[in-house]
Amino acid sequence: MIEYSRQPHYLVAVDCIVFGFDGEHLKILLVKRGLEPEINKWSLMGGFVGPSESPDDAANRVLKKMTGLEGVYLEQMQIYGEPLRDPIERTLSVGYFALIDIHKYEAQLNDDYEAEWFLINDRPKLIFDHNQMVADARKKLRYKAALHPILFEMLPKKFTIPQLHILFEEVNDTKIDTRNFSRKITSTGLLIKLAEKDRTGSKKGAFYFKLDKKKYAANAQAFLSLVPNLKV
Amino acid sequence: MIEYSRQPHYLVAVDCIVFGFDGEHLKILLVKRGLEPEINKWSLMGGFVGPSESPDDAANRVLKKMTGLEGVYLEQMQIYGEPLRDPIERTLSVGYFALIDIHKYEAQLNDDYEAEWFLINDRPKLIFDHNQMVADARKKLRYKAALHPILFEMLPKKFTIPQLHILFEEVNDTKIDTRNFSRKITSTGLLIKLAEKDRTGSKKGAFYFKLDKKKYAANAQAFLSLVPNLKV
DNA sequence: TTATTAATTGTCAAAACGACAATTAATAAT
DNA sequence: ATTATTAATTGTCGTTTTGACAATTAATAA
Repeated sequence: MIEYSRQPHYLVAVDCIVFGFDGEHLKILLVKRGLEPEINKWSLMGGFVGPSESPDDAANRVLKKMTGLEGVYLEQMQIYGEPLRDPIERTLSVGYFALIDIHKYEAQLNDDYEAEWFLINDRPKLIFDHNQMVADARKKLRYKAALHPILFEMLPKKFTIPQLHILFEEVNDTKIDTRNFSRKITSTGLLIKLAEKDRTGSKKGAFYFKLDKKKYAANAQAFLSLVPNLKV
Repeated sequence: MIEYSRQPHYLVAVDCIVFGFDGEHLKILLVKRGLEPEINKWSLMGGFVGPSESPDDAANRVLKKMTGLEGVYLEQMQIYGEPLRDPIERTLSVGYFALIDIHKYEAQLNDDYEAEWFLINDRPKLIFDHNQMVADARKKLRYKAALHPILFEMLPKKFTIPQLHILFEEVNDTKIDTRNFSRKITSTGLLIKLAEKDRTGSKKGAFYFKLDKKKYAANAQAFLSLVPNLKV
């Protein structure tokens, strides 16, 4: 029987940066770690890759378990593999970022897993290299969102342009002219205007829109220019 | 002593898609696999991640060994981790793509490792999921090169705009107007015109340019628009 | 009825884009 | 020596996109 003799074997894990949007600010979902070392410290949600699943499978499983959600937007970021990143035993971790509608998140799971949403700019220190992972995820989210219509994934089915506008400003940490933004986002042809209005935020009210899913699917890989004066 | 009890351990490897440009066509460097299974079949250059190196380290080590080159442009692509992708034993592989100046490649290594350059569009079938990796690498190269000035990495220090032009057409598999291309690429401010001309290709000769390394470093993360009518 | 507020639509000059033409600098042919 | 040829380079110009900023609109509150 053939084998790869005497090559070292390692643990392989996944860690997920889960982004959500509460209508005002960008947030991430953190959990209190349930095993030693660093038990009860804040960390990303993660887990080991099982023997019959791919890393992508593992990330989806972890997300399902800890948020109750399936089929969420999930993107592989990069592998974290410094030899000493885990003090117990060498573990390589595949970093993912996920975009979820914060309102779909099942809040009772907060208790089960001691999970909690934190403002991206006001979060606790995390274990291991998880702080770096969050920084990388934020950068990658910004990069991707500047060119591709993915931020919709963090909004409810029906949303208004002002909501979207705030989300874009949050993600890019910049001010965007409301007038130009509204024209630019509608000109993508990705939005379908609904008859209903959201009147909670203003007197005039803002029209609800929904995604044109066909066009969204077709444009998921297209390059758009969604952020003005784009520089890194 | 703490340990992660009874979690499965796996082999972790790296595989590199090495791109080069011979002045006319995009090429990749393949090697004949030196171990069972699938010994003597064409494959990507790769190797296992050693106990005291990160995957990035491993990829650089493999590249150094098989091409003689150090400090080449190397970008992590994604992890390939289907449970059965390697028939012998579960192995996860981190895919990288590398851009090298084909003329710097030390050809004597061809013999040592049975390596060979192939046209990207006319290459042998590869082992395992390496065909998929090549397809992914090509897509990612195209994506990245449309927005960032990285193709210079495949050209010699001194190069002409027509050379660059052909390279862009090759990578994007499209025709680009020479006149617009030349203006666009010079308007980036990344090129320094040299006094010397390359007279091999034409009667008039084409001026050599070199990279403005300072501006290149500053713009490595910037968004440019280098490919006209960009659609995916 | 009017003031107020936020959403939406308008305006416009500057810049970028891209289709296409003309000129230039060399060599090869006559 | 002159001319034809070839590829590199620079020019032209209408169209589209961008982004700064103004005006209008639809509702509620005073």
